[in-house]
Amino acid sequence: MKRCLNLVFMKKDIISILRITLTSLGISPDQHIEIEIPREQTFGDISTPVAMGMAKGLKKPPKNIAEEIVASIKDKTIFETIAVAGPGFINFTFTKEYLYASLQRICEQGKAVLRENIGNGMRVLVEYVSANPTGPLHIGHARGAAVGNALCNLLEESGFRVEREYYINDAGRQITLLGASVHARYQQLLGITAEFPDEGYRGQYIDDEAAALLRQAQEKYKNLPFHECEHEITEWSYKRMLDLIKEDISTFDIQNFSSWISEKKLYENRAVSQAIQTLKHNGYIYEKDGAVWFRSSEFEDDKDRVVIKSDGEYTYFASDIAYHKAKLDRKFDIIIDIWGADHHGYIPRINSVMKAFGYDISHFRIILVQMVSLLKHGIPFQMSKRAGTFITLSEVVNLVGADNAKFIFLTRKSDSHLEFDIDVISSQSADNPVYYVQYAHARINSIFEHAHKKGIRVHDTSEHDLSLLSAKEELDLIKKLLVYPLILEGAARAFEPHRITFYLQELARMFHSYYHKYKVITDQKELSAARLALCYATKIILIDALSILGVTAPDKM
RNA sequence: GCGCCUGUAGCUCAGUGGAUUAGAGCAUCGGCCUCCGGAGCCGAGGGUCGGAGGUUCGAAUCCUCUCAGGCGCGCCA
Repeated sequence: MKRCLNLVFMKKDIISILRITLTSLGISPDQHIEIEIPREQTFGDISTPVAMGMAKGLKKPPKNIAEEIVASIKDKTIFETIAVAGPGFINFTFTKEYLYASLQRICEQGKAVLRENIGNGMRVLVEYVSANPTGPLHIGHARGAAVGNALCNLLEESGFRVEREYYINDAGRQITLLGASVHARYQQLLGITAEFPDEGYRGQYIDDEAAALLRQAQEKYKNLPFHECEHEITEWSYKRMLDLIKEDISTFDIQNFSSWISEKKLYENRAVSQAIQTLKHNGYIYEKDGAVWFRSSEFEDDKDRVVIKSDGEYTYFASDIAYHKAKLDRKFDIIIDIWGADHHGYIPRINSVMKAFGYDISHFRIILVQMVSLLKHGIPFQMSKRAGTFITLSEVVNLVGADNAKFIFLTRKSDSHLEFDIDVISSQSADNPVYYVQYAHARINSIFEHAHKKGIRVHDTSEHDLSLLSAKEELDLIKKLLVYPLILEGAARAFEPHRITFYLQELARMFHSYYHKYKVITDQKELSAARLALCYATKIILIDALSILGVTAPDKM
């Protein structure tokens, strides 16, 4: 095809054309140009509201501006039509030649052409999961893990430098309770009537730990009151819990964390006392009723919060202040906390902490992951960690599979409630959208095998005549592929990986439908080769998107 | 009582920086296997977008009120 400008890939091409046009109209080339995917096909393949954004500044009706822009576009080689619509949108459709050229680019360059570098090397810290090391991860943590992992992958692929962090609450009462629970069960195993702590952990795993302790330590702690062996048993138990958590994470098959931050270390390094000193220095700390308070009501909170209790002990909040200060000190460009929604009441005080340290809060984002309501046989199943009635992450993986669970978790936006029915999801049926998507990939693979047997080569698109792809379904499929980078970009900017999941289902649907209507491999070699190229590009994007979600793309199913 | 989240088709959920007839999957009903994988495809029915006001040329989308569900409101972690 004739090229009047240096074609790159869809969005960049359009922006560059629009920029040239705006400059020719004497409008600053800095003008932000937004490109969007129209809701309806009749609005074109792609559209821009840029004229509407400029209306105020230029004091002209957006529709007129849009018309001026359209009239001034010199390079129309890639557009079949350009139209002004509605209040001032400019809608474009692409020429077939442009679609073929883009398809070829995907086949030849793959990933390289699908990425928008929006991060530009900025450093992002994402903290997620951070479950207390007092038991195995459960299904709620699994959702946080899936979302956090996918978000990190997405940001990495969008040009950010990402640190994945897990904050370990290894100090304080919960950990002591873990130790006390194990201690009590251990004594009971030795036939001693030991009182079980009121708020202790009652799960089966505690019994297992006690048995393990007995095997390892024999009768070393027999009849010893807890306070005499508290440190040893607690330390031993919590370390094993942490190992268990790490094992769960690896079972779930997500990226490992790049850093594990220990709450206890924050105390040992005096980071907690220093952080409070800093706040005191800034005038946000005062004493009242024998306790030490943080003046969070100066900022976003409705009341001040205690950091040191009247008995001299730090509160949990104190170490969280130190932890967030440590995050700030490490100089990230963006800091993201992913929390279970049950902690949402905590947001104002942490925001207040960030502000008190002088941080621009617009670079800090707390993402809430809503509760998972678990159903078994269609009946709600109440989980309680203390009572020991909960479904663990590893059970979920055994029952439904890691890919399946991750995909389900990512088919909802993170702050909407999620119903997770073990029976429905473990059935290998169309209830599980992940199979639908993976099936498209496996199917393409099997087409390739078939082609291979027939001696048709798949990848060398440059040799083929892609213009043989003239069916509407083929052109639509190419357009769907073209739009993928925009989906990624939108998902990354909004921190919403679930958008990729929806795109994938749509793409898979288009592919399955196409597959049924047209035969890829026929007696016409050239046509077959062109269709194989289309399959190949589809496969590239399926794999790419699935891998960002942390889901595998099996060749066979 | 206060705060946050949610309320869209029978069910589970997208869509919420305002563009015309509101989308998908499941379920229901009806079709498609001499043919590259039927975990698939094609088609049909099904919604006053919880309710009421308001802003607007135009609202599922923005504002106010209201109802329902969930979760939080400790010198617990």
